[in-house]
Amino acid sequence: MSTRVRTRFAPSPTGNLHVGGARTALYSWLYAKKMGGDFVLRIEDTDQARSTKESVQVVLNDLKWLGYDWSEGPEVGGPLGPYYQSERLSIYKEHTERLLKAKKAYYCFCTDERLEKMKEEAIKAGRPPHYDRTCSHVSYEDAKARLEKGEKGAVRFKIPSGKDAYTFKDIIRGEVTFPSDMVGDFVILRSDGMPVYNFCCVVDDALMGITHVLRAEEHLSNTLRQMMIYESFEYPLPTFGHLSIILGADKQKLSKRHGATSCKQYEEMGFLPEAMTNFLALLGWSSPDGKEILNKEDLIKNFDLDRLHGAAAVFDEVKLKWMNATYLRELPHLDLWKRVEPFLASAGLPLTSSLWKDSGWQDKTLSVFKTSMETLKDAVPLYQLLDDETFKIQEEAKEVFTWESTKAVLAEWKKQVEGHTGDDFTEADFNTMQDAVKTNCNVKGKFLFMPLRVAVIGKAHGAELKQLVPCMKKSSLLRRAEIVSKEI
RNA sequence: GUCCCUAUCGUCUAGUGGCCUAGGAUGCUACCCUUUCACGGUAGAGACACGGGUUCAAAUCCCGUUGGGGACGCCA
Repeated sequence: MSTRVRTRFAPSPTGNLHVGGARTALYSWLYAKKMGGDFVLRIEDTDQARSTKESVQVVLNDLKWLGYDWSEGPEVGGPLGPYYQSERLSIYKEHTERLLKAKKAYYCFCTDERLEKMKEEAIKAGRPPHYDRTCSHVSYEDAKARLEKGEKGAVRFKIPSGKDAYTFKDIIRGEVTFPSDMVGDFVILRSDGMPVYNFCCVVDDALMGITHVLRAEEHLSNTLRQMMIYESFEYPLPTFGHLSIILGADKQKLSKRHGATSCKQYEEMGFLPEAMTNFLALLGWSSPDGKEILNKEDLIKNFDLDRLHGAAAVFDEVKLKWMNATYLRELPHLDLWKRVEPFLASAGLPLTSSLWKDSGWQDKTLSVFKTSMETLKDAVPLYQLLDDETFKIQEEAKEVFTWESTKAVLAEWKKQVEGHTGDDFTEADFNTMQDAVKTNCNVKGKFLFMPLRVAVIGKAHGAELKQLVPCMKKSSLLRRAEIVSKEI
């Protein structure tokens, strides 16, 4: 019987969820789903200086927004908790003691100053900047005595001398070998009693029964240290997969100076979590059938570790926009409206008016506007066109006022609107009115429809009038017709 | 400096020795649809980083160079 697949995502709560982190979470989540296994969320908050409660919440919210639900972790609990490293201190302490007693680790009382100086000298001399083992001879008993007296000490892991090199098989990179002397005796427990990443990570992954560790490439060389720790506890090694880095347009690691890097920012820009997920999935993975638009079910069905790509990928926002647009258009209007609403609200549009609250109107306007939207936020300038309060004639439209026929066209249009019975217009109503203007003023082509569009939305270009006019009330059209006729 | 990873159209990628005259997607260009804009449709331009091997045959395997990235923390 093969063991149940257990993957995990272990963010450190030091800010928003980075898109690279989101992709790592996605792949881990997908693989667990695909294999019918568990996806565990663990919060790596041992860096007290940088971890915050707020960040935990932000990261949790980002994961929820993306829809990567975890079967064990914060909020849901689980049998192998706690899932915050800051609550697992006694576990790490016990493990540290075990290593200390087995002489696989030792207390180090060197000062920061000494360490710093040593490192500088080593670099200057061209030696690897490793710890010189000054304290490795301090016995366990002596160390405890010094600690009793209030001295501060950190615990260092003693690099085993038995092996020249460590080799493991990475899912993405194949066989990877590191020479043992690549690292020096490294700290596993800080002098303030807090354990360090490489140590907690191993202890937790082992104790939580994690079978597959997918993580960013920057952890690849950490694997050496972690293998040594696994070995010292005789814990079985999980399967590792080191994902490539996500780059900005300049091929440098994606960072703040590239603009948006966090999920939250993309959410605020009006991207859909569905599109984000699909896009991220394709950044380093491809579907065997070559399809690119894949919803979560498709992704789960097609996902496989052996199709992960090892080279770094540039985050192309242009393609993300295209993908977002295709998801946007597929959304049922009722759903799309709900998503667009917060953006319209923060732009101060009259969402509470009886017209804008009408679901029939929402449906009608969305079918007009959605083909010109790439993001949810793109709805704002579009819907602004329908808001009487902010109606204005745009600069690009003023050319129509230089045309000789425009004056008559606008006057006739106003007359047609005035003469219309009832508050609303159908497409047929509009066609009749437009035909009347056309024959009465003897104009056609752009000399007809451009001035009309200006009279309706203040722009010379945009959606079809026969679609736009039925979205508007007579009073609104009248008011606009008056404003426009004053221009001439 | 040492160690490790990586290299196909601008970008994301397919490709696991012959099916490659290198496929798809996006972006770009043109045309069609359209009384504008967008959507949609069709077509086009566009890549195996370089140099050596191995082989009857290399984008694919090996070595080197170059470029990019990462690690060498009491950060994760």
